[in-house]
Amino acid sequence: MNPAALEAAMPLDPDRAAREARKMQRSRQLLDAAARVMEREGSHAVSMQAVADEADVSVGLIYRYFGGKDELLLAVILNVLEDFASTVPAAVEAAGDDPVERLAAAFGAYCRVIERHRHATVLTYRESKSLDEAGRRRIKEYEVETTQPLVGVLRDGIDAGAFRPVEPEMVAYNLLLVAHAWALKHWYFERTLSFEDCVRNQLSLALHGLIEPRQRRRYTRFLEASERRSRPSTVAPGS
Amino acid sequence: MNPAALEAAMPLDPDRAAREARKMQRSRQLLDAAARVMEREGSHAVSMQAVADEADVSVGLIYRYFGGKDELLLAVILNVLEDFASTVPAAVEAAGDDPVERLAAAFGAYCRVIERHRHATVLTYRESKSLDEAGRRRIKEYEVETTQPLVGVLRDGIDAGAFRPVEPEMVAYNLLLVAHAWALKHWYFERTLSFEDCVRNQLSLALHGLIEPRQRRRYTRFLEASERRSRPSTVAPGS
Amino acid sequence: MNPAALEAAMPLDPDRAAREARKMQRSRQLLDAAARVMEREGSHAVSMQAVADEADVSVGLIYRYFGGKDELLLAVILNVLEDFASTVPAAVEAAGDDPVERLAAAFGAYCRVIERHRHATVLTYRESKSLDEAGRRRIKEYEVETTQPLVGVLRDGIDAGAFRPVEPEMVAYNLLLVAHAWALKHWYFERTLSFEDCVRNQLSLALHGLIEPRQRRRYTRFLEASERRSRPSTVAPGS
Amino acid sequence: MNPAALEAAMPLDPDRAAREARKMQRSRQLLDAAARVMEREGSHAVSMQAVADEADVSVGLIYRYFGGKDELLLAVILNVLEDFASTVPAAVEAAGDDPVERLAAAFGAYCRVIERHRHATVLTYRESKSLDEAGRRRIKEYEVETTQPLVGVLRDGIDAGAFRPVEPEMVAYNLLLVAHAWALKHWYFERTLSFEDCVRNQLSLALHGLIEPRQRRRYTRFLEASERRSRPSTVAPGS
DNA sequence: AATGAATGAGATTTCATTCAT
DNA sequence: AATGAATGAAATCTCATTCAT
Repeated sequence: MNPAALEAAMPLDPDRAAREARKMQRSRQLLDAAARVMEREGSHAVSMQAVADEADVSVGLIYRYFGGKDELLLAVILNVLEDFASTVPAAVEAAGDDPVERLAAAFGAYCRVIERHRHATVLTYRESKSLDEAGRRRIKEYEVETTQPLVGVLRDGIDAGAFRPVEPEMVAYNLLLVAHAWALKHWYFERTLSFEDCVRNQLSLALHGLIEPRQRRRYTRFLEASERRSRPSTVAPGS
Repeated sequence: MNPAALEAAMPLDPDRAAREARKMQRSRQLLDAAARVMEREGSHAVSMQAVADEADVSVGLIYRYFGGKDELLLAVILNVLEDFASTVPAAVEAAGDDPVERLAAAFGAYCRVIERHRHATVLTYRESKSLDEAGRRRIKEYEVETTQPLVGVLRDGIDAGAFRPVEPEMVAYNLLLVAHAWALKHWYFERTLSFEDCVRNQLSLALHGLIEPRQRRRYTRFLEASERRSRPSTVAPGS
Repeated sequence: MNPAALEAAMPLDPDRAAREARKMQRSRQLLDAAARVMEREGSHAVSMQAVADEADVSVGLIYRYFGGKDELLLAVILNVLEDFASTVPAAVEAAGDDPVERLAAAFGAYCRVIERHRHATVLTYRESKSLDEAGRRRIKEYEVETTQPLVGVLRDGIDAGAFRPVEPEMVAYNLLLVAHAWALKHWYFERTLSFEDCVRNQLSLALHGLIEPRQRRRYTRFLEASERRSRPSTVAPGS
Repeated sequence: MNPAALEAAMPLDPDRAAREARKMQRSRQLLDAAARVMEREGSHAVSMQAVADEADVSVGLIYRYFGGKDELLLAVILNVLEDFASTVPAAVEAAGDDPVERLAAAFGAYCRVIERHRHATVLTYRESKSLDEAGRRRIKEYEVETTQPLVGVLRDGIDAGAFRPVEPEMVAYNLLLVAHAWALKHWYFERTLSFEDCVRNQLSLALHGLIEPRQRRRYTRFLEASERRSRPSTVAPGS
């Protein structure tokens, strides 16, 4: 009652603000802990107890901040998607005006976010049961949204004559897929490629299909990453 | 070995043969039921009871045919992989000698198997926890194996000068990924594309990046599927 | 009907006799198999399937000869008790007239039966739950019956003045217990004693408490087995 | 160790202490309930549900305190053995210096512990399957340990010339066996004997075999319990 | 705000028993 | 007489969620 009275007296109550801040901090702490265990163990294997232990709090507390396990899982996934939303556009902006440079920057940023949350990315592919229809839809919509920077870059590039006249949505989604592949099929790619090589390679392959034939010469440095490395010499001397 | 020798010695043991046949049939019935529920509900959500109900048998019976839930899940997944192993090579052989035709046939066959087991394909991406290391390795190895026809076709095509000198393993795996995409991101692609269009499109995109520039003219029919359909007229008059 | 008519015609039907014989043989085969697995694995661990496998027949067949698992278990136990009933009295008869000799023979025979069915003996101590009241009573009564030869020998020995005037029933039951001990606490006794030594030892201990003091000298050979072996008897005379 | 050090450092953590206390109390409650049902029904027959019902808690709770059924069973058995370990030595100490008095006290104490946990004692004889090798060994070792007071008393008595020079280990184990008999063969002994009579009787029988002949006269009160009560001893001399 | 003991539904697995062939 | 596929009840164990403190 005393606090309530205070609040009534001054609407810009620092108490409330502090409380809000603590709440956010707690949320973040729990979210991070959840992400950590889920990424370590694999989502379904993770019990609420495990999350609580990881965060060094009691199980009960989690329920004060998240409605239940589903909500927590959803929050973990959305957290990754938020990283896309904030990282990719920034990278594109920083990349200058050249369409290919911009695409390379966007794709690279995308891949790096995935590398950062490699295991959590896989979670997206396992959500089906746990999440309810609403949660699933939200994730899907958000995911589509995260491809918008790529779509924009592609569209601009087509209009500028740098790219062939492809369907930007489809190509963007394909880029998202091969980026996810680093997480989904990590066991396969890590056999032969480092993360950076994989990104370069995939980008090169994609650009080969995208760039207007007569523009190719300008982007050789992007394009040759996917050439077979075992027979490199025959090309180099001639050029 | 021993049984085979016995059978050879006395070819007529109709009893044993009939029993084997019935056993196979039951296995298949249970496998199908399992696949059906798993595809419908999503693997982890599926209890043995649910499988039993779907197959209209008792829970106990499943354990006569499969060692446990893991083994059943593994069997469902391997079943899909076996379909690849038998369908794709046949399609390649039937396709003639042209490298691009062969690649198109292989990719198309691959996609059609996925379409046939769309949901079961998704299971492969969720096996993580349930399966033990042995099972997981088996699946991975088998999956890599199923890309071998694509690798072969690519290699031949490169040697024949039809494709650019890419890394065949990597490109094959990328093709596998975009084929899987039809299952993994079905909710996205089905918005704008039919299955056949999607296959054509993906193939076209890939071929644009693969075919040697001076060979392009010969494969126009494969290549134009990924051109933007919204502005079709500008292309037509020229040709 | 035809067979029935035949039976009516000649009451000493060889067919029926043969059938009875086969039935007995089967029963025995199944019983032996059951005893073997139970003795090997330990009763509750034993499934009907295991018994069937051991006997190389189908599960179903067991139910034709025994009402169920309980009945089978009961039969296995009774089988051991029958061995007592037929072995012990014979050994006593073969032992001559001396009470101590007779007791030694009876106890030795008892112990040897237990050694023969060591694990099955333990079963008797685990029947509790599985068997119904009727079965349990039957076993108990039969067990008491198997001590009768010992009781008889003791009573005669008391009347003949060879044994002290103890309660024969109680002493007989104690002898049964230490005989069972070889099965129940085999892990303990086998550390330090062979079967034969154990029997001799136990007999010696018991006789020390039983034989009339003034008769002792006559039975030295039975009595010294339990003397401490570390201090050879040569010490005694001196004191 | 660590906790102990901590407690020493800050002796006042009433919270933790209270929690520990409550935990102990619960453990004890569950253990008692388990013992009660197991003693009533017979160990294998006992489901976790039954234990939970008996203790008036939920099944899940038992798993908070005991790792599983095995661990619970083990705890029940160890609980009995702990009673031996604390009761028997105390009884021996309280018995004075006379070897026979001490043996009588030890055996009596042993028997009373068994009477207190009559049914739980039987469990020891049924543990075989359920318990793992480690648990079984632990029980065996503990059981052997509980005979040490008897062994000590016997050894001292032999050295003092009160007992014949027997193997103390073997005789001690035999005493343990006849003590267990009250539990194992309760249905038999209770027909004719009260608990106290049974103890006296068994002790008398054992002492007859143990006490040095020329010491007998001093211990008549222990020795005559096993004389036949039906024919009063006054008759014997005449015959 | 925070704890963690307690709940109880539900999942996997086993196995005695039946019954059509 | 014999088989063994099929059943289904029961047992163990896990874990999301609640609630008294």
